[in-house]
Amino acid sequence: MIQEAHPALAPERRDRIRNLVRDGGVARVEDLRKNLKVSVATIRRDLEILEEEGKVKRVHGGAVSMESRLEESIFDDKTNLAGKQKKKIAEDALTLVGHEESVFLDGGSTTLFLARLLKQRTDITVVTNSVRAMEELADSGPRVIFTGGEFRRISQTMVGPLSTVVLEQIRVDKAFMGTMGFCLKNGITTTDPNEAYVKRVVAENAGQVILLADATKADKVSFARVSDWDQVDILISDPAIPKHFTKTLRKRGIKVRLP
Amino acid sequence: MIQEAHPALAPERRDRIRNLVRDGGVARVEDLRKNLKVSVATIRRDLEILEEEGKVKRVHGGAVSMESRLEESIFDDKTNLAGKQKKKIAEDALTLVGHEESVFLDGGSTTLFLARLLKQRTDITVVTNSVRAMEELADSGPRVIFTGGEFRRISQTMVGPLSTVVLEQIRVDKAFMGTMGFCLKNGITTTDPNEAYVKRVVAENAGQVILLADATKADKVSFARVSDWDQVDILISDPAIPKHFTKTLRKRGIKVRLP
DNA sequence: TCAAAAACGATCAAAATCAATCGAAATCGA
DNA sequence: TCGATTTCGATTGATTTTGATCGTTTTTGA
Repeated sequence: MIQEAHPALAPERRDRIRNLVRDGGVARVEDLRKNLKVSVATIRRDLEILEEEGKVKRVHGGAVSMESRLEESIFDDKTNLAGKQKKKIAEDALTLVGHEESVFLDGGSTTLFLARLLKQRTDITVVTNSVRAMEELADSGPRVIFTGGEFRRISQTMVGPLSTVVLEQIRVDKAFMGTMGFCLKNGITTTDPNEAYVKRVVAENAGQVILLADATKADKVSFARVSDWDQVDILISDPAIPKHFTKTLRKRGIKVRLP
Repeated sequence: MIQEAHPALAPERRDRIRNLVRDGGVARVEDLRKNLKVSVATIRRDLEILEEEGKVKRVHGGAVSMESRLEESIFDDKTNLAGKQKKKIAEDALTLVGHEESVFLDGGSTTLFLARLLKQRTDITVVTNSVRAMEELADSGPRVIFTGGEFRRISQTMVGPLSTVVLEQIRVDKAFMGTMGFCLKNGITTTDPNEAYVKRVVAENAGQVILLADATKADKVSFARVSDWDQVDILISDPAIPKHFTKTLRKRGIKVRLP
């Protein structure tokens, strides 16, 4: 890190603003000012530039990120709460990633938050079939292995037989999986059979399977069955999930973490 | 402070500046001055030279690295360099893509232009190992198959044995390839052996190999050999390439197009 | 709807940085 | 060694960036 005696260079400062806006989804001018210790005029000028570059969108009082592809959920305040919780889940998941480990990142928004956090780590290997996670890690960070395969636009992931060809060649220490729904009776389910199949292959080749799913997914059942609970080693969810989930799952030997 | 017996030679000093800028992503003139113990005028002159060489980008107060991933500009600036000609080449290449065909898109800026144009086509299948091309086609457009493999950050492509595992399973009608250099004697060359290997595998599994390379690549020889000219079916370049290229290549049965 | 509060944009002056110029010092070739 | 050439550092006037001020616009809450 360069000495802070001198103020940050303009592009450096704009980059920090860009990150702050993106990480929070939104940011207020006043907060940015306090954070960067420059005047509001400068913040406004920077936001103007970033807006021209298409990185952020200015709004009264601050700016909204145009880069976070999770922006839909940020505007929608019902899911905004879930967004905060997803972030917490991702932060907790990060603590499980050990030194020099290899991890798999599934598609989905929760794992995308985790991808963002993993950007700081250069000692690990990330395997993923999610294009968004790939994009997140494209500039810097860990070693990345991408599964390839046929591109499924709706989920922005790689699926199909070609992706399993790659997956069968590798083994990861931990697999972080998202899901559309989970319940005690049907286990883990998702919308697309192709995706479910990929998830199963991953689970088979992973040391530990860690399910990341906020409370909104609880008791939801989707079309394609992924696996039963005995495949799952750890569930990271949030305190809002029904008590009997925690109880029953722990009884079945699954660690449940509720950050 | 005592002057060292041997003050750093100019190219040596510029190399240190280049490294400092790259390591920090950015560097301010004042810090560089303190670090190298020369006047700011010298620093500025050096930065001017480094900017001409494309190593750094000067900004008010210092410089930003063009070599680090802090700025995406590595790639984006390259696209602007001979941008117009690359666009023309890509437009010409587009006319070669027939109905319901499958094509391979290589990494590199010229093929990225082509990816942009292929976004309109929904009747084709695009196979690629370029993350940038993938991103371009992520929202809409043709069916996309991605090779997967190990991610090579500097070129933003997938390379290595894992990517060939996928490539061996498929066959494309036309492969659009970029290159770092080509010359009559050594054929096609590029910087990285891993990439060269992927290109070779693609060429073997393609109906036609179409090389996209503007005149700046002519007579350039890089480290890793990709293939000889007999692998190439069509070269799309620009009118600025030396006449003897066109003549010789046509004599050897290669179609040369100069849009 | 209206008024207070917050945020905004425009403007200007101060500070930092830059480019141009010139002379000194080092280096090179004969 | 000597003169030519290049490199370097200092000075000065020009440019850019920044922060403060002030009138205007937008938001908030009654």
